[in-house]
Amino acid sequence: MSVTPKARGRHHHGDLRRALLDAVAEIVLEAGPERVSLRECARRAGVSHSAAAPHFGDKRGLLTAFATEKSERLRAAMEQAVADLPPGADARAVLAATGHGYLGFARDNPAHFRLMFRTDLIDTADPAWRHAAQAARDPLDRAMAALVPAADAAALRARLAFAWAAVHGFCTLRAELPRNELWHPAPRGAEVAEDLVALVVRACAAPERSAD
Amino acid sequence: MSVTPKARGRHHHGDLRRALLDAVAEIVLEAGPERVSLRECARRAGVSHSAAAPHFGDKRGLLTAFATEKSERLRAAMEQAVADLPPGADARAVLAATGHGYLGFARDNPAHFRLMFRTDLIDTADPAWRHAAQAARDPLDRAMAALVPAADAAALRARLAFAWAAVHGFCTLRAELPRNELWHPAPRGAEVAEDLVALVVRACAAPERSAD
DNA sequence: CGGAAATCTGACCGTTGTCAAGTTCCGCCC
DNA sequence: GGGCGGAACTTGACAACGGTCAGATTTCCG
Repeated sequence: MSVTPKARGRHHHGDLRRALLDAVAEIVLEAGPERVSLRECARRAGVSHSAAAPHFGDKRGLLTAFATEKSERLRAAMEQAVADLPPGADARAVLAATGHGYLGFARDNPAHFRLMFRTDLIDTADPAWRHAAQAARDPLDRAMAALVPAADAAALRARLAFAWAAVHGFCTLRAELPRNELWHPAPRGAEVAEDLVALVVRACAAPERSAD
Repeated sequence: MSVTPKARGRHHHGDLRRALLDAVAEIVLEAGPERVSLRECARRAGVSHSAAAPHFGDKRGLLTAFATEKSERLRAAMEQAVADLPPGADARAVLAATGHGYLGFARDNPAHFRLMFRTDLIDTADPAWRHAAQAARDPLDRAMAALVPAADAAALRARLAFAWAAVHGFCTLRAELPRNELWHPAPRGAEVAEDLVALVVRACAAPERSAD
């Protein structure tokens, strides 16, 4: 009931689109993305079924719009973490902060984070989504470019994939294997996340070669 | 139709359980786990609806059993990769092979891999699943223990999470963001995977500290 | 041959997406 | 200021699908 069933201003409802997206957030939080449906969202927004269809045609459209919003928030979280650094922070600190921004967002919004990567539920051809998803990569791209010599394109590419994969994988595992001790030696979340970022940054900052 | 609709031996069907699990594999491959249902599986196995219920009570039971099987195959893939090493391989090579086993399994079975981590669709309390999921961690645990000094428990823990997260994250991203160029500079899959494993192994083998 | 387990048939209920037709309300224009 | 067109929303109905249950039926084993 927390979606503020109605409001006036225009027509019957103030901003139905907004209310529906908030409903999506609620449902995803409580019951997972599977249970999102046009009808259920309409129910929570206090409008009748079939009111959602004109706005988002489809359940997929609904989730795509939602994921787009959240992608922008993920990007904002990373940029905020970088902005919060003390002035004069070096490239390693910027990369670490970017990672912590990503980790923090996923920790605070595990359900939304999960959904963002459920590409089977999202219309990956949607321009707005594509743009937001692309933009969410910018902070990492910038941080890494500042750390890796511009010459070495291959090293840059490998480190981008590596850093993203490591942080993303940690978030995924943490969100997906919740509270059961499969995460073997009880990771003390925050501490392990700290160590993980440190390992990533060190590996990315290391010079290219090393005798194997 | 490739599930071999019937067979004789006992009762009406030779091994319905097997046939149903094969049907799950088919459906997951073609249409994703969402479309798995008792009815659809029964249909493909050539039996009538409600024939599946006695074996697996539930759609969740069905997917849990399937994920359990696949977890065992993931473990086997890693152990095989290690076994294929030339004799006398050192601890770093073992760790790298373990990672490549994981990567290879996820590359060859992206749909199954995805499902294995859809804990919302799986009964995570099921003993068989828990055992298989635990066991799937063994190869990494062994490889890492051989590489990290036994004394340093914290370093071991951090490196386990790190290595698993990096490789798992890469597999997830590759499976989840398919064929669209969001994966920014077109990763040339195999090559990037190779570099990624190298970075992980190097980071794990590195001595504990490093200035600032 | 008899009993038990596996499977089939048929039905019920709840959920969802979709459509067609009606209703309410906004803003515009004379 | 009063109607008027149209957009936003409502109502009601339909078909499809999934899970579940009761009871009949087949098959196996002893």
